[in-house]
Amino acid sequence: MKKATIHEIAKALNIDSSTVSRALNNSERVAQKTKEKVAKKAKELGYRPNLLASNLRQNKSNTIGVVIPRISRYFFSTTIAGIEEAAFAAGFNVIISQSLEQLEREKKIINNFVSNRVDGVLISISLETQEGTHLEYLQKIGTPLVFFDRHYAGLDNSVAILLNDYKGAYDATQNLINNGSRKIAHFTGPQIMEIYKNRLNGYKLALEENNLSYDPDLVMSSNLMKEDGFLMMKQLYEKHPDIDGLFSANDEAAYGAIRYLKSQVCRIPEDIAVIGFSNDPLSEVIEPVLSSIDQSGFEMGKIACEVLIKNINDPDHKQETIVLEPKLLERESSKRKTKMAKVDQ
Amino acid sequence: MKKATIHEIAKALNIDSSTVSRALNNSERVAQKTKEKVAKKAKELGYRPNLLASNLRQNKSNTIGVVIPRISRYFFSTTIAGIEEAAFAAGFNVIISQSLEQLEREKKIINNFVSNRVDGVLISISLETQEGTHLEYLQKIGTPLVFFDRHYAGLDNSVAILLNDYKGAYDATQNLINNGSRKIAHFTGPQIMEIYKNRLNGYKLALEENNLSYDPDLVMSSNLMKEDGFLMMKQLYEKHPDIDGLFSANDEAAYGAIRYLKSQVCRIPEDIAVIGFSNDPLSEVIEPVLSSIDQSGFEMGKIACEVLIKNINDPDHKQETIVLEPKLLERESSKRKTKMAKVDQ
DNA sequence: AAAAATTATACAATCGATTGGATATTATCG
DNA sequence: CGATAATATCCAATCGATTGTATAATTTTT
Repeated sequence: MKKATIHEIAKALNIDSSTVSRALNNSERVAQKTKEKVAKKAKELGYRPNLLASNLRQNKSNTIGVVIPRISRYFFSTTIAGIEEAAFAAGFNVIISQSLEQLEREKKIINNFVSNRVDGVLISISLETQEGTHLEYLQKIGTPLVFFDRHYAGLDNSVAILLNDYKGAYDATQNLINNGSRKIAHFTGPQIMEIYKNRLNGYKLALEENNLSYDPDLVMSSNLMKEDGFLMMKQLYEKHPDIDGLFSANDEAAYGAIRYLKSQVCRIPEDIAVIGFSNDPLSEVIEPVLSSIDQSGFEMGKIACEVLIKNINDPDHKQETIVLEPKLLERESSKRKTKMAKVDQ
Repeated sequence: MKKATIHEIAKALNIDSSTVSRALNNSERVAQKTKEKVAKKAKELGYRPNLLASNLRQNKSNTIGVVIPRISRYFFSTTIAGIEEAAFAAGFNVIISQSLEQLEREKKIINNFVSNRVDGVLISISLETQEGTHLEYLQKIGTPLVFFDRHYAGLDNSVAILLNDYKGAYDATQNLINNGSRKIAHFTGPQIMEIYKNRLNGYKLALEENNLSYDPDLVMSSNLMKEDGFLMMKQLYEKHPDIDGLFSANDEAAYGAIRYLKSQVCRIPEDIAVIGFSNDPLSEVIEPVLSSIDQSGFEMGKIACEVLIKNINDPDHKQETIVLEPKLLERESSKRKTKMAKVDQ
């Protein structure tokens, strides 16, 4: 069974296909009676509009392209849920591709998106993206582009929906300090990434404001996987058994660290208070329940998509970067019974 | 800057656009020298093929539509990672939409996919999908369709990639029995879903084969959220404090149950051995580490997509449903030091 | 060098819908 | 009733690529 077209409807009713088209699109240029006839016949023939043809003619695709590093990471999958919600509501389709943290793939994906004439692009860049010709290209051809979470800084007039990582890290560190920690370690990620730089700076600021000295020896960098957290903690703890706080730039590494600490004679939070970042689902399952910084992915995705759609519908619409405020979630891993317990140590 | 077309390349080189098209597609009908000229000029003009036009002409979209209940569920996001991998390798795009467990949305999505002329559809049906006119419609118009994980049974000649839930449940229950459990409870999900029916039946079979009586009072049904697990366990435990094993049809509910049990004076696995289903990431974080049945979402998605692509490329290709074998992961929550510990009770 | 065979390119229709302008039909009014 | 206005429909070009057939250009054969 091949699909019916407007021409077949037209022939069956002995009218012109342009009238059928207008009737289906509810144009004022066609009489009510005709609209009804057309609708009836369309249903009868099982007509389905061919959006390929429509899109070609109108030079748009009603599609938004999304590039993310990896879909199975919880934060990104919630982000996509938010994107989907906004897109669905506005009648847009969503094409999703994963860069898998590879620049080469990211470029291929963008290329493909351009060939498919997506109306706009949402992107959270890969770890390798330190060069942005593919992004500049999008700007040049006038395809609206909105970054979320991870953005490429070397692009003028770019729009991004970001988390205030600086503030989040500051709050996290301050929370440890409020709970009496004084010698606080930090796990950070690859320094080419803005988010990790910002989290490190927030950590530094909190130390500074509390007259605690910054010791580079207490900052460890890695890819922040579970195992990284475990090993970094081991190294740290052996060298500095007197640390009493840890702020990890993500929850996974914090979990690794907790696993190590529990294998030693070390109580959390009494001996070492721990706080993570992201509020991954695992943070509520870890024992003790992990304090963290919530980074609502759903909201971020939704806002990013809404902003993009605004840009698509009105190319002159100039949108400033939006910075979302993080929420501190103090849970067992950092909450000490007596606040400032260690102050009078 | 508007995009160049083959016609502009043609005009610039004073040749016909059909020759340009063939040159770009590396047809034998065009001379090597011409191909080179065309390639050079295309690059010079920043030419990008318009796949909307190409697809319209060729009556295909190079796109696969995917319908899942909810993308932020870990299993489905890994499934999509697998789908993406296979699609990317074969040069297909992937449109993803979430039904959010609503039949109405599912139908809308399918409709949209048809209008966009996707080349094939991958679907894991919603909880509400007990009627399949939209799926029959896909068959009628000849759009290849492959189910994964959750399939609609009322469709003839349908292809599905499934997990052997029956076997997985049997193995899980048998594992509890091997570890000495004799009075085993089961948490099941909505009985309209095949997967939960099958898991329940696998549980029954294992009991039967071990001459343990099946007691409907020990089977509790819910949506298997954390809270459900907690409450179901509470109810069960108050009425039957002598149960010594629990097989939950998913990990989340198992986690809820464990939380309840830990709030009581009840040791896991010594007093009650627990096993879940799905091998969700949280299962490795729970204490004690949760035994589970692995259900490789990535592999399932990849296979489903490969099968679909085969069907797309060769409409006569008749594919049988594929049933993947589950893997038992025995971890702390069900592993007792002395096997058959309770046998001589 | 003419005829035949081969190779390269040009022409024109097509995919299915949209859209500005022209034409036909109906309604309104003097 | 004829002229004008308003409404409804039709015509034809268009979006950008693909593709079967026809023609032109080149090479091979005799």
